[in-house]
Order: sequence, then C-alpha cells, then structure tokens
Amino acid sequence: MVERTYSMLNMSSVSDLTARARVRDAAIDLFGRVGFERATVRDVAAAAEVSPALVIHHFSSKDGLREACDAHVTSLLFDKKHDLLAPGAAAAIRAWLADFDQFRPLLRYIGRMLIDGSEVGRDLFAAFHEGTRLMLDEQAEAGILRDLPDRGAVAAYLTVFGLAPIILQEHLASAFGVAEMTGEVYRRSTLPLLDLYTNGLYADDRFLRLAAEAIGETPPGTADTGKDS
Amino acid sequence: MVERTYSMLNMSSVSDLTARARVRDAAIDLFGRVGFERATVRDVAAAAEVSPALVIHHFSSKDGLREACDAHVTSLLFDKKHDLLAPGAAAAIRAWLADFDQFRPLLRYIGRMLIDGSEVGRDLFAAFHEGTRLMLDEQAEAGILRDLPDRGAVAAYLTVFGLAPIILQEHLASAFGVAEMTGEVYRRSTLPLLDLYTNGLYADDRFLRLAAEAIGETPPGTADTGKDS
DNA sequence: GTCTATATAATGATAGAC
DNA sequence: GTCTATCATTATATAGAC
Repeated sequence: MVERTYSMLNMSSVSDLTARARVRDAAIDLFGRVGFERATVRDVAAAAEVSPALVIHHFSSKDGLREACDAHVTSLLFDKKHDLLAPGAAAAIRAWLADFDQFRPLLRYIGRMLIDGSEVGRDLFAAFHEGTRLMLDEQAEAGILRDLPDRGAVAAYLTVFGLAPIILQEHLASAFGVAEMTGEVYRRSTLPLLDLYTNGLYADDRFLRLAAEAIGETPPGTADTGKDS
Repeated sequence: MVERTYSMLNMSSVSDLTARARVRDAAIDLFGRVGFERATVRDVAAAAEVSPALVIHHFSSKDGLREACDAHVTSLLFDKKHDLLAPGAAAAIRAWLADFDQFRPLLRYIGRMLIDGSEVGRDLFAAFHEGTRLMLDEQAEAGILRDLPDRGAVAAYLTVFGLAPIILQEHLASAFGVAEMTGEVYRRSTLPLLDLYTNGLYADDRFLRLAAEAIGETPPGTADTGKDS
C-alpha cells in the first residue's frame, strides 16, 4: 500500500499525468524507498497502476527507467526556479521546508543516487562539492570565514555533512524521536547547527592542542578566538 | 578478481581458516563492496573458492549468511579490545588508522548496515547515538563543552556527521583527490575537523543572528565567545 | 564437509492482440 | 498506448553422491 503524493515530482497538477510520467514518478518513489535492485518492474507497474509490459514499452528496460528517473530528478534539482546549490539559496531552502513532505520522495531518491556507486551519484556529489567550495571561497573573500587550517578538507567534509542528513534521514528522525523527518524538525535543527558552525562545540581548545601534538603539527591560530585554555 | 585481505575480519593468522569462516569473510567483503542484493551466493562462493552449495550448507540461506556477517561484524565492533564506541577511544582509533586498509572491508560493511534499512542498522545507529550522547553529557559535566542551544539535537547531528564519512567514503576520497580513503587522509583530516568543532567556521555570528531572526528565536548566547559582529 | 547436478521461483523482457 | 500471455535468464535452494 504505497501512498502516492507525486505532485512535486511532475510539477503539474495532481492527476492529469501521462502513464509514462506516472510510471516514472512511481519509480522515483519506489527506488527511493527501497533502492533500485529491491524494487521490481512489477512493483513499479503496480504502484503506477499499469502493466509491467507498459513500463518496458516506455523505457525499454529497467535500466532505461532508472536513467529516466535520474535525468528527471537531476533536472528538478538543477532547476533555476528552486536552485538549492546556488549560494544564497536560503529562500529556496525555506520554501522546501515549508511543504517538506512534498519533496521527501525526491530527497530519498537523491540519497539513493549518492550511495549506489553509480556515475550519476559521483557527478551529483561532485556538483555539491563544487558548490560548497565556491561558497567557502566567496565567504573567505568577503571576510566572513575564519582562517581555516585546510579549506579544501573542510569543504570536503562540509559537503559530506550536508548530504548525510538526506542519506541517514530515517536514523536522524529516530534520534529526534519522530517517525520521519519533517520540515519542522529541520527548522528546529537550524539554530543548533549554525551555532555549531559559528561557535564550535568546545569551551576551550584542549582537544585541538592534544590532537595537534599527537600528529606533530602546530595547532592552527587560536589566539584571536578567545578559546585558549 | 577480488583481492583477499581478510586477516582483520577473522582476527587470526591469514590462511588457516575453516571454509565457513572464509565464506563469511568473503561475504562481508562482497556485501560491503556492492551491497547485499547485488552480491549473489555464487559470487560469494567464487570469492571464497568453494561451491555455492557449500555456502548454503553452512548458512542455510543467503539471509542466514547475512545474519552471520552482521553478528560477526557487530561482535568485532563491540569487542572490548578495540572499542571504538567508548569515550576516550582515541588510542583505539589511532591504532585503526595505523593499518587502515586492514579495516576497510569492515568499515564498508558497517556503512551498508547503516543504509539498507535493516533492524541491525537501526540498532547500530542507536548504539552510536547513545555513545555520542553520553560523551557530550560527560564533557558538559567536565566543563569542556560550550553551552549548546540544544544538546540533544547536536548529539543527533554529530552522530550522523561521524558516520557519514564511512558511508560516503568513496565520494570523500574523490573530494580529496585520492582513489580511496586511507589512514593518512583521515589523519590529515583530524586537525581541520577538530578546528571546526573547536572554533567553528565563521568569523562572526551574522549567519546565526540572521537565522535566529528568520525563525523568530533569540540567538544562543554569543557574548562570551568574542564573535559578535 | 564438500561437491555436481538439478529443481524451483522470481524477474526482466518479448510477442502479439486490441 | 495498453494489455495478456509467455519466454528466457538468473538466482536461491535442494538432492544426493563422495
């Protein structure tokens, strides 16, 4: 019993879809839920309320269906109308949070893309990584960023940290004591996360010094942050 | 042609394994590499250089094999001898980093456990989450931790952030320009990450204030961090 | 314990009618 | 465009010899 709330996936009104589009959206939903290999052509067909043969008729093969899903999700993601990759995407992100459940299937699919070892997954990660690097460079130039010991490394980890809540949605939700992530939970996360990224976690730099000693490097400049111990 | 470096998985000398143990270790390696559904019993059998029938003979079913792998990996992970979950696990972690490629199959398998929607994956995440919460509580009591706006939320995200590099190993490596993550790359990550967790990212709290306003909450106390704008 | 040979089930894909 | 019926392939699992 799969509920169908695909209005976001096709970006048009709810039920006037061609069968092809319905199959594609059902596939995005199912692939996102259980993964590409666990979802069968029959499952997709059943969810879209068509015959298995029609699925193949429209997409040639299961792999063709997957490619169509990848292309559709990618195009939605890079759509200028709600570009989440652009710097200063706060407004777009807020819009997403506003009706989050509309985008959940899309996010789940993106999470799958990132973990299934595919070329599209690599490209997608690379795009996010590039976006993060550009953002850090701009912020550094604007003097917003602290002097980081290794901006490249930080960009890599920030990208990973940014995508992780998508991939680990289910676990994150359980950590918050809810059945699934909602826009509300993400909204409640904003302040603690920005606080972390602004003020850090620790009251002093003992861990930093300890690690620096252990590794045999000098700790990055901390004299101007008021965190010396 | 899968290389076999399972010495870590069985914790005994290299090649004097029972066929059962060899099959189990080959399965951990393969399941970790390509995932449970993409790896066939035949593949596992070939990697362990036994017949497919023997795999079933020892583990009853493919799912039985998986359960044996889960159990073995879990027992290794919670082994007191190198407990990575305990607070103050720095020494154990350093040991892991020292010969990292030995543990790579294990880490890959753990990553799969966390993303395949299984009960063991939920339990494993819960264990890490609990460990993180305890650590934060202890650090708070010891006065090491800053006053966080929402310690529970931070614990949840720190758990996710801590596990994400395992799950996104491949992408993280590519962001560092290497083919696969090594202990050396992780070691180079230590300082930038601890710097992030100690001093944060931003030179001032403009983002934090902005977000607080947008959400309609008062920003957490920043007067004592020297980061007012 | 380990194998070869085979049964059984599920899945992707095709043929052809409407 | 859409269906029913079916094929071909692959995968898990079993039977039984050694």
